[in-house]
Amino acid sequence: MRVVGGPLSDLRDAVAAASGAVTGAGGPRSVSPTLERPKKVGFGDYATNAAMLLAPRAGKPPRDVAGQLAEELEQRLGAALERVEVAGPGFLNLFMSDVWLVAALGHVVAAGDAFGGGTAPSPERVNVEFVSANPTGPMTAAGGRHAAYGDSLARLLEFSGHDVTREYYINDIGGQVRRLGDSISARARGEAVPEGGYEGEYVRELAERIPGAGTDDPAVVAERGVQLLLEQICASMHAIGVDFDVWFSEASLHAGESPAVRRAFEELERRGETYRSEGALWLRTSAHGAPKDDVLERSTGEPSYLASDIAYHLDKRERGFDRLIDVWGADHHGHVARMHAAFDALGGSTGQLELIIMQFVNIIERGERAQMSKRRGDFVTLDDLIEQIGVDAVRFFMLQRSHDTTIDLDLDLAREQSSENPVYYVQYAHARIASILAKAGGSPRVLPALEEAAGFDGALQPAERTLVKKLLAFPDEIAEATEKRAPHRMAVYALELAQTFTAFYRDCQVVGAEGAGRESFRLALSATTKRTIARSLDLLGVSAPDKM
RNA sequence: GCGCCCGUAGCUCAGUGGAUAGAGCGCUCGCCUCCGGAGCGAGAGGUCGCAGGUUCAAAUCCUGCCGGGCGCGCCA
Repeated sequence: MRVVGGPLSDLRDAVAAASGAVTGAGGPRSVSPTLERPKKVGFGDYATNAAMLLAPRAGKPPRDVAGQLAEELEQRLGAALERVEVAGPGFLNLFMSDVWLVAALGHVVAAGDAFGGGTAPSPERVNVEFVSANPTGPMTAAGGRHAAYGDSLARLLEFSGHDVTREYYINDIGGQVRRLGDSISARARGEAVPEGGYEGEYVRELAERIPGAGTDDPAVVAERGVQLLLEQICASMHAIGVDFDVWFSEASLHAGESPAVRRAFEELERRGETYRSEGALWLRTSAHGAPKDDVLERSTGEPSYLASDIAYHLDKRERGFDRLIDVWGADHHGHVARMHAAFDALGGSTGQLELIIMQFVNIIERGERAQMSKRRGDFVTLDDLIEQIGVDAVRFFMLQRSHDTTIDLDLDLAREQSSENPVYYVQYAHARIASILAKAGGSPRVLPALEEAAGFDGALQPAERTLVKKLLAFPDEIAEATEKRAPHRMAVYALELAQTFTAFYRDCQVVGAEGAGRESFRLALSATTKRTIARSLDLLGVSAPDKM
């Protein structure tokens, strides 16, 4: 991902312009040269593969094209460039001057708290629906992954400039809710729960908390049970730092004078997307890419789950969102094609609806996979997990992994390693910087240092150069994490930034550094690093304490 | 049978077209008069599941196979 504006963007423009000059008219628009930070120090500060991409078009060997590009770049970049080398099959390795790096840090300083933010090309109103676990039991540990992911994605979108609504869809009607009511009623009477009911201990507790649970209509008992569980779920979400803007009731789609589900049916009928067969109302989802048609209304007259979902998405669209993002569990992926097809049948524009599938969390305890069956009451709750390893560790752990890989969480290992969790390393670096800045004299000393830093003209140490470059990468990292819906990239970046700072701290004395302007430069470098770590952690929903 | 996700170090996982594939944990060795040792340095550890193919270049893209997870309902 590329962010427009800033030192890296200028560099990219220079490479593009040089490419255009070498290949003549047409320019490099159709090719997309990389500008990456090579792994090896000897390969320069940045490297580009432009010459290798242009070689076929230029009809010359890559290294010849690279040579021409190098000359162009030297002219265009002037003092910013120390030197440029042609390497390997045709890479161009750019060695930037200290002047360029100092100016680059000046850019980071000037950007302030907004550094890396507001880069969305066109701001949108985005609805992110996530977790949406059935209110038939407490929030499980796996729900924590959904919560951390959805919320972090929302934070990234917001920071990028979008207007985000966090939403939780409550499946508060249907068979599962009925079974919950029956289970509570049975427990209240001291009986075993019915076949297929909920056996967890929490059902007994609900039975005690609901007056008349044993005698009242199970439907009413179920409603009360759902209400109590939702309060509990809401509290668990709050505990992990997630506060939803909207709690959307599925039942509400079926209520009122003109229920949303009815209106959705009418809209689909009007569009000729439905038909009757075998006593049921069907939707032509197969005409929109789904494997087969699906039932909207059962032959019993009851609307299907899909019917609710269609009405729900229609409602979201009517609320004026430009983009709908649903985060679903892996067990729902069979529903994806169906939902896309249905949305299409409703006339939704392609790409407006994104369905993201989260893979599972396996909880390993005493070397065995815990079963995590809500129905049997056999699962680890999110509250337990938070109590055992803490909110920051839970969020960081859940967000370190890509959403489309199954993760194994070994509880015993997590407990043992909780003090060695990478999140503490990142937080420690942040606290350490806070301590350094305080020792230097706090803001009365740091604020002027931020001003002076851009005027520093001393020679930079390798660790200083590396740290500046790591900071410069931040806006691209955010854009990448946001656009790829991959908040785990932020976790990886935060860890790398902390490591880079720690190396700088080891090699470079900050407070009392000798040489004109050296201390100011390093204070500015430290202060901007602190800010960037704090921002990275904030985007993950993890705290950045000044003291630990 | 069909579809989706995954297979990378002992373990948990990054890396999805670039140069000699990385991190954390674990293991071995070294470092506590020095801005916070919750730290630092060095080291061992890899057929990137297997086999073909595309490409100047493949862990990354294509095809097939193997292994694991999930799904394929007038359940939600």
